[in-house]
Amino acid sequence: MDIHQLRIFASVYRNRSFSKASEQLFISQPTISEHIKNLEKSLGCTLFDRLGRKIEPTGEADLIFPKALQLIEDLERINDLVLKSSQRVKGKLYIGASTIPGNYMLPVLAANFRNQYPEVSFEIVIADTRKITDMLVSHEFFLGIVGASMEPKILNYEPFLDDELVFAGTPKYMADMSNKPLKIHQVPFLLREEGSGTRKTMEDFLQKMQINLKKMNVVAVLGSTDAIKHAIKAGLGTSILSRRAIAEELANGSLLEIKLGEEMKRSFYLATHKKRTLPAQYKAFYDFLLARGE
Amino acid sequence: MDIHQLRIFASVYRNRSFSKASEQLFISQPTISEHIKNLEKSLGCTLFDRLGRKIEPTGEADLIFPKALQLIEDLERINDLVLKSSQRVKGKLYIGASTIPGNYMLPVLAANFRNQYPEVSFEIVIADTRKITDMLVSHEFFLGIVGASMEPKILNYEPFLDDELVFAGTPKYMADMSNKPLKIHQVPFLLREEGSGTRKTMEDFLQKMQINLKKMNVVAVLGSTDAIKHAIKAGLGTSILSRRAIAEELANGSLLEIKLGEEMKRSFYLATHKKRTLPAQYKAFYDFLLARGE
DNA sequence: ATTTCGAATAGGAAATAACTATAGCAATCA
DNA sequence: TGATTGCTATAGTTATTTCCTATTCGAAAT
Repeated sequence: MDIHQLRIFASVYRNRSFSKASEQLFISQPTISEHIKNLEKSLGCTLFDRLGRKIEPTGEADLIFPKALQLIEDLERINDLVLKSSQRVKGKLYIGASTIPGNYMLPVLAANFRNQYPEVSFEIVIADTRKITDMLVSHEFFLGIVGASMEPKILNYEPFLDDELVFAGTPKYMADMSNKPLKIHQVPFLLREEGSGTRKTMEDFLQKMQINLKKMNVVAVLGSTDAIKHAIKAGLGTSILSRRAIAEELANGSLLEIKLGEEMKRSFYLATHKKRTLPAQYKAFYDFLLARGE
Repeated sequence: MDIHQLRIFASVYRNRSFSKASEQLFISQPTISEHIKNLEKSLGCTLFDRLGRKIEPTGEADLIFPKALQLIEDLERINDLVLKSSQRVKGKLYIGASTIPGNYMLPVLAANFRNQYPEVSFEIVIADTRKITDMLVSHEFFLGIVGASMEPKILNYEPFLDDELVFAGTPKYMADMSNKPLKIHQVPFLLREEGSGTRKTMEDFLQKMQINLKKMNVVAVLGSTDAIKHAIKAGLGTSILSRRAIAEELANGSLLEIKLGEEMKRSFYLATHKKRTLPAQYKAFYDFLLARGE
């Protein structure tokens, strides 16, 4: 017994006729006959008494008819369900982000998104780009926001907002250097750990500027942008970090920046696993971020 | 989209594996793959992300799974429904019966049947055999109980209880005849109408006895056994009628019978339309009557 | 008695579902 | 790192099912 048979049964029942049903369903009358015959066989009962020119539904047919209708409708509802589910944006968004996006960009963007879709909630895990990338690869997140593309084979990267790194320190260090030839090799310098997107961008930049990282005066390697920032403010040294992280300090003059030739621009990326289908709320947030990012 | 696809989907979802599903359903793995592919196409969404060695259901799959289960179960319930409906004996029994069975046999049998199946109710229409037969042919009844078989082509007759006709009258008429040669031609005689099963049986019997009906002293043609009985008791004449109809009168001596050579036996028949399927309560009553009748 | 109407049957064509064999791909092992 | 394993996808066929046309059959209407 399958749905097709029930559809045919329902039409025959309604029309009280095999041939009318066949017109209605655009199927030949013998085909209708055969389907009804098979349905009767599988149910083990007669559904219509064939009375020459007329047919008459049996008690079993009366019994089955409403059930058949319901089943047919329920089956069609499944389609609607899928369609609606892709419209309904709700549920939890579990997102991995590296430091800068996680701390300085996502909070605002998430809040804006929630204004539009109040039924979503966020859980943002902050870790360095390496970690987030690994977690994406092992399907711990559907969506990550990272500072560099590290697994381009299996992950998909979509350029998102730009970020600018600046070379900054307390006025004590900076004042020394601002008018003189760059003494970046002597000034105490703070580094992010390996695996940090900031670190990678910085390395790429220094290489381009032909500055050798190994000859620099590295006084500490710290595990987060915030740690770097606090260390700088505490006078431990200088570093290269996101302008977004120290926007306030630059504004009030507690930290100063020095331009190092060209701008240290980098992109953040929306990273997703190529083989994963994004649930509706992720898809919506992804599209929302892309629209904001451009 | 059809149920078969949903069944396969459900198995894949539960097993989190195409190949395990294929073992469980005794279908080859490529067939599973194809069905899932078609289902995804018809729904317009991915149901499982293929992650190399694993698969992961998407949000849509999570959504559909319970609905699919329910549909599959509902479909199977239809079978049960049909099975149970044939067990559950209830509802109205609309039965056509000729005079004798309708008045003297069915009331008791129906009461007994109702003891067994309290959810049934009866509506018994009494008319002569001809009328009941016509109504069966035109599907006004599922079941009739008649005194003679009249449309053997389209109706099915099952011999039921026997009945005996007796020649009877008030002692006034009977006493005259009991010890002398039969004066049946002279004594006033009451007839049932054409179409009556009693009339037909009687005619057949008289013919066998070589008694010519036309030469008899017919004083009235009456439309029911009860009318005949009352006419006899009122002294209008004699008649041939069912022993069951006058059992009381014969017992208390208010009417007497005279044996006319051999016994005037006849059968009643359970009559059904050959092409009609009997609803459960009719089937049950039919079987009940047959069991009582033998 | 003939025609008409509607379902059943027969026989064959088209569509679908199934299989086997094999390729492809990621995870695991050596 | 390369080989192996475990699982799904694809290709090519075969089997089954569905559906069709033509026709027959049976009951009802003319």
